[in-house]
Amino acid sequence: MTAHPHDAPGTDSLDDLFGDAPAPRPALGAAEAQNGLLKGLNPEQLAAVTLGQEPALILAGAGSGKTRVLTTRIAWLLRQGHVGPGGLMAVTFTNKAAKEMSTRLSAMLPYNVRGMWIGTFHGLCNRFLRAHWKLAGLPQGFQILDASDTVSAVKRVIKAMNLDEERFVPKQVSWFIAGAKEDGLRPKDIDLRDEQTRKLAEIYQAYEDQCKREGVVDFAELMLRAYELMRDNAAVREHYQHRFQYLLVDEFQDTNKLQYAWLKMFAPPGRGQGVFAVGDDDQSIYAFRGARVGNMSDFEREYRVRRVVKLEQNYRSYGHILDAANELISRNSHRLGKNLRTEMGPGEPVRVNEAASDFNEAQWLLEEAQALHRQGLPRSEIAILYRSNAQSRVIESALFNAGVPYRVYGGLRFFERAEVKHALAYLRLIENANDDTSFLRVVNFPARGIGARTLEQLQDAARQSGRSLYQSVAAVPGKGGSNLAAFVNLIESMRNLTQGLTLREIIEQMLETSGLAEFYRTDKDGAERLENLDELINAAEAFVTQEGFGKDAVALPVDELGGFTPGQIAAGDPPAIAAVNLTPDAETGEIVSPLAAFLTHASLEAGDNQAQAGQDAIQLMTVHSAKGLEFDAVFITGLEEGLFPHENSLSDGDGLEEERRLMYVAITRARQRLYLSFSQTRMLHGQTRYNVKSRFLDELPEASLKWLTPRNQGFGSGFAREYQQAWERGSGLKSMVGAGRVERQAPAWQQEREGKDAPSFGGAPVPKTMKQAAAAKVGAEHGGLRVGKAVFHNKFGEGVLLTLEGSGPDARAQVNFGRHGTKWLALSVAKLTPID
DNA sequence: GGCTCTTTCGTTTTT
DNA sequence: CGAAAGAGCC
Repeated sequence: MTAHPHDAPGTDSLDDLFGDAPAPRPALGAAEAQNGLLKGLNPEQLAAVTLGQEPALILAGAGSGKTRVLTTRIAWLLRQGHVGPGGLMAVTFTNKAAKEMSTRLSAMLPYNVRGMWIGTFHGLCNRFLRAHWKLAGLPQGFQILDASDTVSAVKRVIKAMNLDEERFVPKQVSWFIAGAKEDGLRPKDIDLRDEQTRKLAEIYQAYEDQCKREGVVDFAELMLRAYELMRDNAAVREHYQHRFQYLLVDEFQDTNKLQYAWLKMFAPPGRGQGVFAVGDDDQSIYAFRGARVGNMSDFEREYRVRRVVKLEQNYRSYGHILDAANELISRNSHRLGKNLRTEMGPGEPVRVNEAASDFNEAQWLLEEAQALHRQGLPRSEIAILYRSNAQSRVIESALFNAGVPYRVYGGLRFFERAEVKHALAYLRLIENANDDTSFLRVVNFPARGIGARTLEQLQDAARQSGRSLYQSVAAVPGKGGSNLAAFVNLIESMRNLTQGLTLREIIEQMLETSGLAEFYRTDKDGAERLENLDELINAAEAFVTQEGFGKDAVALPVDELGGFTPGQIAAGDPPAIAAVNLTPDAETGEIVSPLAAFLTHASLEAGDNQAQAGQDAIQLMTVHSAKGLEFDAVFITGLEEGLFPHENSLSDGDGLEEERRLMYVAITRARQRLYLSFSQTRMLHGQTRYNVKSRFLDELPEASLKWLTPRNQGFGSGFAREYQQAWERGSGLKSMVGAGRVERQAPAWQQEREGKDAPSFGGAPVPKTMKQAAAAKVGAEHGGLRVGKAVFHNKFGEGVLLTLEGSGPDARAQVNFGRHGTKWLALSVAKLTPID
């Protein structure tokens, strides 16, 4: 057993942690605290904020002031002296939420909140593991793999094991491994129910060995390692359980099994800590990723929660919008039960629009958004939401062609860009040359004559000796070997040249020595990449300033930090604080170089996907990424069966309920104005699909809706029919096929709104093959039935005819019945009535 | 070793 | 349809 302190310090010495804070614990009178902090809270918020040291579940509806409650509670606890800043932990999911909390707290407290345990699950686990790297069995400077690093690491394992990549798809295998870890399972714990799983467990084991050899951990590993150390080391466990008297968890509905287990290690039920779990079961949209809404009810039961506080007062949206949200979500079962209310009045009705095609829908979005902007709404207050990323394309092209600034969220993020990853790989090799992932990324970039054959030899050698690629270079003979040796020399000289430099200088030096800068300077489209590399330097500079790695950084007294002495933490002597820019971590006293700290930062925080920042632009994003945001005007697009709710989610009831929650999240993003739109036809995977409007539209209260297009116009009656007729006549077909789309006169209702000459565009359902064309022709022979036509079936209801095949008694039709799915029907038996 | 042709695949994804 | 990754060619 390692010598480990469990004489956890009292709250007093923890307060000393904040040596730079003027008054660690001001004794405020209740009245003053009331005025300063609690003013303006509604009764439920106040109740939540001022709860005692007990387990509590806060059901925080959308727009109910959740973040305010969380931060105010922290400030209140500190100012009341219920706990010191070191005795409290607040966990979130996103860096953004953590940052937001810290910023707001700084404004409420007289301390520097840096050093407090406020952060993401992964960020806090990282901090914990950096402090206890030795006990956790990690190398001191362990690096963190992001999602794509993880996949390529897994891929290497699969290759090394000589397994078929068709059968073991790297991405899926890495999913399997992450899933196992998130269930708290190591390879030996995997249930080997079949041959495939047995093999997967083997890959998992080999992957683990590889990570260990390279000194890297993936995201899931951060959580699992931290959990295991708490579970297996009584001294550590005792210390932290004693230390953290109050724990606050944000977005509790999104926690997975491991995160909940992790939390229970820090604050087991019955130990009397104040665990404050905030969440909204109706906004649980990450079950597909392992989130367990059930953790909320488990928490309530296991912690014998007596106080469930519901925050139902909504400060964001007008009445019609909330009515729509409430009515929709009421259709879900197993809810914890919550109804949003507002005092803002009914506001405007929810507008509903039906379009003939996805192209048309985009055109309508563009015009409506422009109208809003002309009325004085900033573009950044207009959000266009969609279920899946592929839907953004048509919308983007409409906006782009009209010259309207827009910003798409969810693309490549800063630290994920290829050139930035290359630069980071060099930096990582300076820190840890055994990081094979980074080695392979840049060993031949820029090109230095090291090809696949050479690398194969190198990897064989490394595998045989159980060493890293870097260490195995000498084993490769010939020209490849000498090129490899040159690369090693390059890295070594880089390490020497950057000794004692500031972070900025290190990066600049690396860019030149590695040849990266030169490569992009001569590359024909390297200009943008060079800019990003400059941006990397800026990011590093900002990081240095923010995290206090500046030249004036002063070493804090380490022996009082969190009750661990440096010697005890590391079970060895920490490096001396010699060079400028070497600052011990405020919490652990561990000496970190700014470079190492920056690399960790880069792994844990992928950065924004910066589009033209600063420009007032319309916001485009998936519904998932809209969670937590709000806008004056929101468009929810593509409300069609199969798209939203998505067809892949329809196989089970839980899937549908998650889709409904997703719709609920989408609706509750809107403050003043909400638009819902759907289209009769849509281009997907290069094929035109005829869709039925989403069932979610039928689940909204009629009284809150205003149809911009005639209600229930009937599918297949608009554009699709017109095109079909034109095609059958053979008129105008050539131009339609040539352009891939058709121009036509707008339907009557649209002319009424937009003027007589309004043109209308639609994606044409161009038959792709002769076979399809023939089938469509056959279809024309069946009394009144045509592809694209709306039909009615006694059992399945309204649907859209997709295909007609055969003739006479063999004639059959494929019909999309929306919620009943797509069916093949024999026309001699099934009775299909065309609807007009 | 780098370029071009071909094949494959397409829901959402906070870290 | 269109991106991205892999295979194959010079």
